[in-house]
Amino acid sequence: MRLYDTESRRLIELDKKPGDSVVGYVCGITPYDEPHLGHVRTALVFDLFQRFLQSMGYKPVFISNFTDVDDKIIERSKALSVHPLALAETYERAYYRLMDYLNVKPLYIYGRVSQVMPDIIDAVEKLIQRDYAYVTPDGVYFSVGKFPDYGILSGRNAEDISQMEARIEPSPYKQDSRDFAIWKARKPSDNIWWDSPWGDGRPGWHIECSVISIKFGTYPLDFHGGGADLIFPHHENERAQSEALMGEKPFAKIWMHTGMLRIGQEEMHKSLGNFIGAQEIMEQYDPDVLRYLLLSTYYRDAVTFSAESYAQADATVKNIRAYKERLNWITTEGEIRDFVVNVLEEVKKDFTSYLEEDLNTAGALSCVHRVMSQLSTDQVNRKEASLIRDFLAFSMEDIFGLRLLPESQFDDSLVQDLVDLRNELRKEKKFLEADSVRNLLSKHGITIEDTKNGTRWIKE
RNA sequence: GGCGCUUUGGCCGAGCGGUAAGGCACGGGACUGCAAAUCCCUGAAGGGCGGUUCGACUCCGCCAGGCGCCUCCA
Repeated sequence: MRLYDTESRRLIELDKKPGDSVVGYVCGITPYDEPHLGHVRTALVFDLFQRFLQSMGYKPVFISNFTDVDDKIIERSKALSVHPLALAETYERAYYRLMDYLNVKPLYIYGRVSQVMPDIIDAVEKLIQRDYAYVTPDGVYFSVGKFPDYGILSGRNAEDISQMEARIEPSPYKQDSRDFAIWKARKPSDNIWWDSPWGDGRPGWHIECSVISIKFGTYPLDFHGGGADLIFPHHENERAQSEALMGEKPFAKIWMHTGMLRIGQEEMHKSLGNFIGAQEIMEQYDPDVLRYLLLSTYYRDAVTFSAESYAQADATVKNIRAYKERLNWITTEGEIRDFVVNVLEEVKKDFTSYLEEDLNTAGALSCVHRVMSQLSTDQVNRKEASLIRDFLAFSMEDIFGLRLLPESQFDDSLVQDLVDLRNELRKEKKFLEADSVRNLLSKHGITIEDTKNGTRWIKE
């Protein structure tokens, strides 16, 4: 399969055979607050990638991290009077809960800064020894000028970067404004620190990802991923450090970046602006619908989340679920016909080809709809329906990660009683009453279909 | 100011150098007590101006609009 590489700006063949492992690192979150929809988008993209690799016979080894030592965590933990690592753990758990809700498969390993401190100190030490970093009173800095390739990932040259206005506190000890901290000396206000050869302190932001990916992954990585907002400076710095540390390139064969999530004009959240957090997601949004919506756009493009886009995805997902339910009604007997086999084979081939070409999820989804329109439920027999169910299980459930389970919690026998009651009323021509039963069921997510062979119902 | 992306039907959203998937919504028909759902059918599209080409939505350039990033950020 081919994947777009941010650094070379072209598609690169993932040079793997079935059975090979594919080792990748995906930058995770800083757990200082609850995770939000933007995190979800990235997580879903890499979840689909992992699922797809698995289905193709590769062995995905995906690594991610929690930045549990960080300025924001320190700040927030002081405000809340809790231990910074306890705060991080709280939101780390919130992240797992959200991923579970969204049916995201766990990754191979999640690293944490606090757990790899000796490795980080070792890495900093090596960078100093190799003259890529220097010690100052307020920390250890990476010397960007010593790394000639600096900037090629994000497409920035030295002048561009020098002209940037630093948002972080400038340090008088920096030799070059582009240099960045790989170790920060302890400040009096810090509530967490570690011993090091350069005094008490803690790691800079970027070093953790280099260390965790090298420790738990391979060098080079088959791919390195994350949100597009991390390209600069995070990934640029990570790349420089890692290649300086290992003395060879590349750090990652392919850099994959997910586009940002936009919240549409419709203000879905009043007080906090456009922030849609985990709690709200789990209370208000269906995981299947979110998956469909966020995976129906090319992963590198920005995706807009709005009431309308959600409603469209919701309608589509309901149709897919209903189609799947209807397959179960089919009683027509018969042998499997060639045209059904042909449609399914062709569609399955296309589905895979789309995903193999830089995860074209929109194209892949069109294959599923082609099945639904070309093999409508009143035209196939029971054996054929079973083949179609297999395709849906493979495409929508295994790869896209939808559960396709009915939402309605209504008890089946109660539904049947109400359906029977309605049919009695219809026979007696008490249509108003019959309609009110139908409306009641509809309110609870039960759709009734009156057919020549009697009344059927499905849960949505 | 710098780097980059983007502009497809009412909306969402793909592929493709030879006149454009799929979805949602809409319309028509069948069915129905009426509906709903289903099934069948249908209409409708590549910002503007140039260039390359036998031919461009697809490549190149310019212009206009939109968006992202520029050391907090998935």
